[in-house]
This record gives sequence, structure tokens and C-alpha cells, in this order.
Amino acid sequence: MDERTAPDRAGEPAAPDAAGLKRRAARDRLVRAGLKLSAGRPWARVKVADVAGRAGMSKGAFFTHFASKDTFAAYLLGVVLDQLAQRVGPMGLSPEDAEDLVAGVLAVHLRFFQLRPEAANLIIAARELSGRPGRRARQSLREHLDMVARLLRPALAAMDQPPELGRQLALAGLATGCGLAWLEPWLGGETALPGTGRERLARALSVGLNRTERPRRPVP
Amino acid sequence: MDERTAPDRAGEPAAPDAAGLKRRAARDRLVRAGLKLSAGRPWARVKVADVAGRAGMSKGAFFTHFASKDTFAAYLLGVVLDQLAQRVGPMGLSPEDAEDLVAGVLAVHLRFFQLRPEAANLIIAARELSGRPGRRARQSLREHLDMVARLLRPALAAMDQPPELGRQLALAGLATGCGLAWLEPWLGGETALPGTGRERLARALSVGLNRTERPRRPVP
Amino acid sequence: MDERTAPDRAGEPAAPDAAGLKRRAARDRLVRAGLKLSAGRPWARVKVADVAGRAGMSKGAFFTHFASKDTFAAYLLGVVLDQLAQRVGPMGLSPEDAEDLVAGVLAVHLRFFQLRPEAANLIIAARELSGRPGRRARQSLREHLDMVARLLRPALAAMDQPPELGRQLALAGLATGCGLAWLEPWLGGETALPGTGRERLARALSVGLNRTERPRRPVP
Amino acid sequence: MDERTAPDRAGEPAAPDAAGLKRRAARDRLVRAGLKLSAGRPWARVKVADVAGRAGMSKGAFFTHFASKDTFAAYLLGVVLDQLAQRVGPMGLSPEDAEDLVAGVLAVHLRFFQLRPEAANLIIAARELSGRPGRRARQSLREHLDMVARLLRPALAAMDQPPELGRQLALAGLATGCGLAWLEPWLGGETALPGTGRERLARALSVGLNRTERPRRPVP
DNA sequence: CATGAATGAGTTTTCATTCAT
DNA sequence: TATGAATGAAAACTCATTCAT
Repeated sequence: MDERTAPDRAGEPAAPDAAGLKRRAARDRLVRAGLKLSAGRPWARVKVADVAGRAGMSKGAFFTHFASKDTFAAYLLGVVLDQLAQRVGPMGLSPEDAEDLVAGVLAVHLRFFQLRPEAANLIIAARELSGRPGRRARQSLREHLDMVARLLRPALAAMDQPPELGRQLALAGLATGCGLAWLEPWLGGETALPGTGRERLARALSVGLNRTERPRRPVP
Repeated sequence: MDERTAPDRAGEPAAPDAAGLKRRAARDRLVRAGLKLSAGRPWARVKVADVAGRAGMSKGAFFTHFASKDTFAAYLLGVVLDQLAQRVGPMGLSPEDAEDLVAGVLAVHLRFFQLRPEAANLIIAARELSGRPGRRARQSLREHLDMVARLLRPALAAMDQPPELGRQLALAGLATGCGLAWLEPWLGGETALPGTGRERLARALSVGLNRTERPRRPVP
Repeated sequence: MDERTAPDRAGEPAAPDAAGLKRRAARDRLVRAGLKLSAGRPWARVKVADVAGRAGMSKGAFFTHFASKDTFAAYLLGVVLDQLAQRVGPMGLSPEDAEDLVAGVLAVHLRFFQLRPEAANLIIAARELSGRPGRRARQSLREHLDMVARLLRPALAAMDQPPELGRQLALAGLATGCGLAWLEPWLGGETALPGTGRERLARALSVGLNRTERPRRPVP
Repeated sequence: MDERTAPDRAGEPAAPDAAGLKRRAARDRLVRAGLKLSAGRPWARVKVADVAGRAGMSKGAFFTHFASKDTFAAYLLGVVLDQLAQRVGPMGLSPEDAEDLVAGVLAVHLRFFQLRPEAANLIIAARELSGRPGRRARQSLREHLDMVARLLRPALAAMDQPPELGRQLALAGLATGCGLAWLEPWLGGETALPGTGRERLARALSVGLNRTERPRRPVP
């Protein structure tokens, strides 16, 4: 499913013997089940028993793969952020136009959460994580923001915008996509952004950034 | 605290006698306690006992004011949306410039959730409400969006934008503010939008809407 | 409503002044409300607040009339047993035929509980009463049984049956009426005794008693 | 304890392995504990924690066996009705004399509730069950009445009584036994039917039915 | 390793009763 | 005396986690 190594469990020998492969397959089934289930309900309503059941194993087996439900949540968050990164990353390869790049990156964020409501639910859930899983979740998000910021840096420079704006835009993309992800379906059809709504938003923001008079940097 | 009438309990005669005032004061203490506590933690971690305790009364007394924790949540959501409306409403009175109005309305939304994290938590919590409180919460939010859309209509017309965009912008403001409200504090200082970040975002969006080529309406 | 004196409260001066009359009227309203409400639901589901409300007064006022809900229950039981006695008592005046008398007394019991489901509910509730109200409830029932036994004595003698049978028949009448009272409506129409079912049962029992060979008294 | 299958929990494979047997034993301990406790107090005063404790397990374990206290009540009712049926059923095998059969069936009912006060408490409790457990409880009782009615049919025919009387007699037996079950012990020794009292009642009713002039069927 | 039964802390809600006004 | 707001002791139920088999 992905290249991440086991989350909190003792360090699985890399030995790709039959047993090891089976085990990895089982873990992937758990991950898929976890994502599927958290797409439709808040994380607190996702039961370990349901995840295990849908993955075709017992509750006990779940805990041989993940030390706790929290650990699992942090792991899932990492997985979805990886998937998001895989959509965002390639955009940096063709930076023909600064406005396009910014708009594109934002739009990808907004669309991603629409397609993957589990991402929003997991980010919301992350705030309840404490201890190591909490730190890990935070870490995953920070890394994502950094990655996006790096990606946007040349575009922002071309727009004559300060480089800090990169992280802020990434954060805004995450926050907006995430917020829309549960507000829209919950409020019901007529209150949703139409198919092109997200693109328009992203482009408008990008255009606006490019054409607004530059903010005067505060003198420190 | 506010002019809303009692939520689900029998219809408090308007009699503003001593007892009535005391009761209303007690209810307001509950509301304040509820808002305070839900500012710092997700709604599920707000215990009725804590709310009542902080309001200086017993658990039982809480239930003489609100029929259930869910009812209380829906009521609190109504309260914060009212407060938000009180900040947004007056902006419509001085619509000198379309761009300014749109930017202002958005900025107010973004700032509001920063100052009132409980608003974000309550909106998130609303999704878990079922039955009457759930319907009520949805209703409150829809009404808020309608109000904002009405307010923005002239500005959007001046920008030659379709009127539907009003609701979508309101939704985006809510979603973004809401998302930022818990992502920022949780991710920690360096990852936050600086004081002026929200304004810049709001203005850029407004400017962008005004200067982007108009979306070609799909021919039905 | 009835001639019973106040249940557990200090001894109301017999003075029938205006205030006293009003108070007695209020108490009667409580009694009527209590009977009405306990007709439709088990006693545990009858709320003091509902009784008081239906009687047009506050919960607090209720407790100036009855020391506790238990006291109230015991009192209501006394009231319904009085009413039952008023139907049974006169039958003793025309003891033309022994079989008829026994059958009649039984039939009255069976029919009474059909018309007054609250009687059954109150008897069931009585078992949960403790302390003084419990003793009082038991006392009321015992007195009723004694009364019926006294009434039946001549008839039983004529049938050449032992006098103890009187109390036992009374008990059986109570038990059967009471049991039918909640089984029939709960099981639904087709499982009910038809209108004449109770009479037939009562008469058959009476006839049977008269024509069965006498039980040989156990030699002590 | 009995052959009934699990009540509302997933359908226990018939696998009679060690674990399965242990589990079934645990459930039986719960059932025994439930019956024991409800023999001495009304169902509402039977606490899940007590039942579980007496069965040697935790509250939580109880809920792995029964979905709710209501489900448990309905199940217990089924168990006692089964036990009653096991006493009544065999009587139909030696129908030498109609009067004897009717008297016997009634007497068994009356005695059963004397020995098993929990039966009466559970029947009373059944009226408060709602939803599926409520329907199930009703169903159990109706089936019992049908069974008894079937059993009595030949005897009633021999007595030249209408067949509907079967169900009515069953109902009367249930109601009387049930009523006596809590009235007698509660009223105290002297007010009880002596050991032979129930038999006499049953026989008298049977004799009476056989010798009373037949009710004239109403002309429709 | 896998299983799934058992655990038990934690939370909402009800309602008879009290008592200040 | 009347009111009705406040009290607080219950009690059912959930579910992540453990552990004997």
C-alpha cells in the first residue's frame, strides 16, 4: 500500500519471506478499512472492532499491528498526507506560470478533501491525540506544509511575495479543504460549491495575490 | 447574554420578575461556561458535569435549562453564529466599494474563528447531532449563509459575479476560519498565519474575484 | 371525593372553613389526577410533576398534601379499594342464593379491574412500598379481604364449605382481576376475554365449589 | 440450561468447542442469576451490575451476552415460559378425563407461579418493554397461550364447551397465578392459599365449567 | 501469532425531594 | 402556603485494551 514502515511496533525484520508478506498485506487491509470507515463518520465513531472486522481479522490481531487506536489514527493521517503529496508534488515540475502554479496547488488541496472525506476526519481527530501519536501527527502535517512551501517558493518569488506566504497558503488550503469536507455534505446539496467552485476559488486567490499591492513588510 | 429564548424547555413567560432574572442569569452562566470549555477541547470532551460545575450549579440543574447535551450544543452554536452575525451585519451599511465589502466580510469570518475557537469546535460537533438538535444546528448555519449571501449580493453584482457566489463565499469563509481555528493552535506558533495573514488572504480573494476573467456560465 | 382523612400530614383541623374546603378540593384533584395517570402506565412511570400539573398545582404543593410519592400511592390504593368495596358490599344484602352470591362477588372483582386498570397498577406498585406506606397498603388490602370473607361466610356455610375459603376466594378474585387487567390489553385484542368471559369464569367457579365433593380437611 | 439460541447477539456457531461451552456456561450463569434476583424484587430493582456480579463477571461481560437489559428480560421470560410449558405439555398425553385435564392444567399454572415468583415479576416487567424485546415478550406469551389452548381443545369438546375457551382459561391461569405470586407473599402468611388451595380452585373451576348450563352463543 | 471474551472506567440522564423566596 | 429551581444519587451502556487459550 505504501512504503511507510510499521508504526509503533517492534521493528519488523525487512525479511520479505512469506510470513512477512502476509503480515504486510494484513496491515494494508487494516489501513484500507480504516480509511474507508473514517470517510463516512467522525473518527470517534470508527470502532476498532469494525476496522478489524472489515479487514477480515480479529480485534486482537489489530493490536499486533498497531499499538493503539491513536497510533493507528496517526498512521492513517500519514498515509493520506502522502497521497495528497503525490498529487501536489508533480505540479512543481512544470512551473511555467506563477499564478497557475499557486492556483493549481490550492485547487488540488481543495479537491482532494472533497474526494477523500477521511482526510478531513483524520485531521480533526489528530487534535485529540496525545503522547507520541499526537507528536507524530503534528509532525506529518508540518512536513506537508514545508513541502508545499518549498514547492511554491519560486512562484511566490516571481509574484514578489514573501516566502513565508508559502506555508500560510498551504495551511489555508488544508484548512479550507478540510472545513468544506464536512460542512458541504452535512449542510446538504444546495449549499455545496458546484463542481467548478473550488477551482474558481483557488484561481481567484492566486490572481489576487499576484495583483494586490504588496503588503508593506512590518519593520521589525 | 443574548436575546434568544429558551431552547427546548417550556416557554419561560416573559415575566422579568426577580426569579426569572435569576434563572436567566443561571442559564447565561451555563452558556458562558459551555463556550469557555469548548474553546479548549473538542465538544465530546466537554462534560456536562464540568459545564454545570463551572457555572456554579449541579448536574441536575443543567438539565432544567437544557433538555440534553445535544440541545445545549445546538443552542451554543446558535449563540456563536449570532455573535458572528453581529460582526458581519453592520458591514453591509457602508458598501462603498465592492472589493472592500467582500474582503471585509471574509476577513471578519477568518478573524472571528481565531478569537473564538469554540465556534469551530461547535460546528464540528454539530455534525454528530441527531434529531431535533441536529436539524436546528443545520438550520442555524443555513440561515447564516443566507444572511451573508444577501449582504454580498450588491457587491457581487458590481463585480459582475453570479449571485450564487455569495453563499459559496460565505461557506468558504466559514470553512476556512473553522479549519484554521484548530489547525493553527494545534500545529504550534511558527505555523500560524501572522496577525495580518487573514486580512491578506481575504483581500487577495476579493481582488482576485474582481479581476479574474468571468467564468463562462455553462449553457444549460 | 371520599371520607378518608389526610394520609400522613399533621391533623388538619376538621374545621370546614373556606380555606379548609379549598384545601380538601385540591387534595381531591391530586387524587383524581393520580388515578387517571396510573390507569395508563405503571406506577413508576407516573411522575409527581405530572400529577401535580394535571391537578393544577406545583410539585411543591403536592408535598404539602402527601409526605412522599409512596404515601400517595398507599392513599390511592385505599381509595380504589374503597370504591371496590362499595360495589361489593351491597351484594350481601340480597343473599337469596349462595351460588349467586359467590359468583356475583367474584364477577364484580373481575369486572372492576377491567374498568379500573389503575387499581391493578397500584396493587402492583404496593409491593415496592416500604416503611409506613408499605404497612398501610398491606393493611388496606387485608381489610378488604376480611370484608369480603365476612360477606361470603353465610353463602359458604350454605355450600358446606369451610369459612377460610372466603378469604381465599377474595384473594383469588383480586389476583385474577389484577392479572387480567394488564395482560389483556397488553397482549392485544384477540387474546382478551370477551365481555361475558369474566361472568362465566365467576359462575363456573361458584358452581364448581358447590358441587365438588368437599375437600377432606387435613387432620392436623 | 436450555436449548434456546442466543438472544440478540450474533449467532453463536453451533461449535461446541471448549470456548463455546465456557461461554454458554457463562450465559447460563447470567440467566440463573437473573431469575434468582428477579424472584425477590420487581424487575426494575434488578440491577445489571448485580446480575453480572452474582454470575461472577463484570458489567461489561453482561453486555457481550445480551444487547440490553430489556433484551435480557425478554429472554428470561422466554426461559420461564419454556419451563412452564415443560410442566404443562406432558399432561396432554394422558387425557383420560376432561375435567381432570382442565383442572390439572390450571393447577400446574397456579403452582408454577408460586414456586417461581420471578415468572410473575418478568411478566409484569414485560409490559414496560418496548421495541424488539417488547414484541418478543408478547410473542412468547401468545405462543404459550396457543399451546395451552391446543392442549385443552379435546377436553373442552368433551365438555361441550366452545374451543375459544381454551385460550381464555390459559389466560386466566396465567393471570391468577401471576397475581397470586406477588399478593400472597407480600400480604403475609395468614392470607395465603394453603398448599391445597390452588388445587381446589382449579378443580372447582373445571367442575363448574363441566356442569354449568352451556352459555347460549349470541346469535350474530 | 490469532482469537474474542472479559474488563471497568467514564458519561448522560432521570426524578423524588428540599428549600429559598 | 405556594412555587419551581436546584439537588444528587442512581443506573445503563460503550469500547479500547488485555490476555488466556
